[in-house]
Amino acid sequence: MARKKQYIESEVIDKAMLLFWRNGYENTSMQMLEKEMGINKFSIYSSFGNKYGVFLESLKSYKAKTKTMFDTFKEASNGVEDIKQFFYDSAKICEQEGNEKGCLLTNTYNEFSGIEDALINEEMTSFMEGVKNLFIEKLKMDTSKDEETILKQANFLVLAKHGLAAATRVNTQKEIEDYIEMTFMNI
Amino acid sequence: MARKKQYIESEVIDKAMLLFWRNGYENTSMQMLEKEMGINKFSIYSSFGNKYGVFLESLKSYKAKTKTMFDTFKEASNGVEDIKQFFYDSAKICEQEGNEKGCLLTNTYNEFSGIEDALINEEMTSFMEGVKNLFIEKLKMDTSKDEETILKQANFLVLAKHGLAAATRVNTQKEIEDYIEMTFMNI
DNA sequence: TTTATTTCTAAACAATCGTTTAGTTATTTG
DNA sequence: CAAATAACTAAACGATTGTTTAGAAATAAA
Repeated sequence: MARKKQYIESEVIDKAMLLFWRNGYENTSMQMLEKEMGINKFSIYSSFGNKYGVFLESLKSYKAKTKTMFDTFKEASNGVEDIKQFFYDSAKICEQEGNEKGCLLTNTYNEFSGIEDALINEEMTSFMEGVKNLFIEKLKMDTSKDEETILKQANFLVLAKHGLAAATRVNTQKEIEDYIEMTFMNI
Repeated sequence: MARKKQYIESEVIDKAMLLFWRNGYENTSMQMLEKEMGINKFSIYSSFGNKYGVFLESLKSYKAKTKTMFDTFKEASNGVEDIKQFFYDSAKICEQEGNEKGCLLTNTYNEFSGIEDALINEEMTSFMEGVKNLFIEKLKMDTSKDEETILKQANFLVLAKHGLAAATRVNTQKEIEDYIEMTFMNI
């Protein structure tokens, strides 16, 4: 029929994702995306519609990158220990070569928290609720805990996870470890 | 000599501060500042130099707003209990009428974390270190604690404070209370 | 009241933002 | 090979960004 694409969409999105991860949505321009993705603006628009589309795809790419870790967490059956391991695994992602500091989803949650954006808001709350429900599920494995305690602890852990995301941007590995250990001291 | 200013700088900065608090630095435009501050762009520039200058003054204004709370905390002498009270007081600020959700300093810390900005970076790290040192000071009031434990707990509390700032934006008062109580369970 | 000085209004500034488009190049298919 | 089609390049789009400026309005001091 005609000419072939000279790039692979999933590959260029991966590069865009790293840029959004590092700079956030607003502080990433089309010019920067063009350069980092290695393709022309035309190609970006024809593939992803607009900047917002690139961002949504980047979020998907980020989720895919962390999916393995999430699946391991989901399938685990050691209760609180699994949650702690999930915290450690989350922190480990930032240490891996080629990755940025912090958590793209937490960053996005922060950046868009004051903004009315239906899609992002739904994406974020559904993600956060998903995490919370997983926490609840694991906490329930300890049958000695009552419902109220479980909900309290789940809320606490969601917010602690938020703190962890902040920590992975500036704190040392030792400090992060200390933080995780202290978080789970009385859970 | 000549004409008088028709506005009070501290008053218009207060309004600018609320805008930055709500939207962050990048998502606040000069147009929005003009409208919210109630004065012309010329006046803004003649009073504060540029947008960045308005922001720096806004940060000062925010610190002034929270100074009373900080002073109370500094002068307290009940150790960990004072830190807990500081957490509760921090959360209370967001409930006060006319104030925004979350913490402007934490928001700024988040927004500028990936950006090289000498002034803001110094402002933020010095603030964070100040908080941490206060935590250490209060923790040391319990003489049974060794140095290592104190540093660990101080680090933990700084990150927990970060989580609290996130909480004040979306969580209910009950959830925030639970979070604080759980944070101090084993400190 | 006049003069000097400052603040005000409002328009324009260059630069950058996200986005679109016209025209060229490449590749598949008949 | 020729025709059709899709992807490329690169320039321009209008809108908005932060910033500046020219001129009118106001007020203090002479």
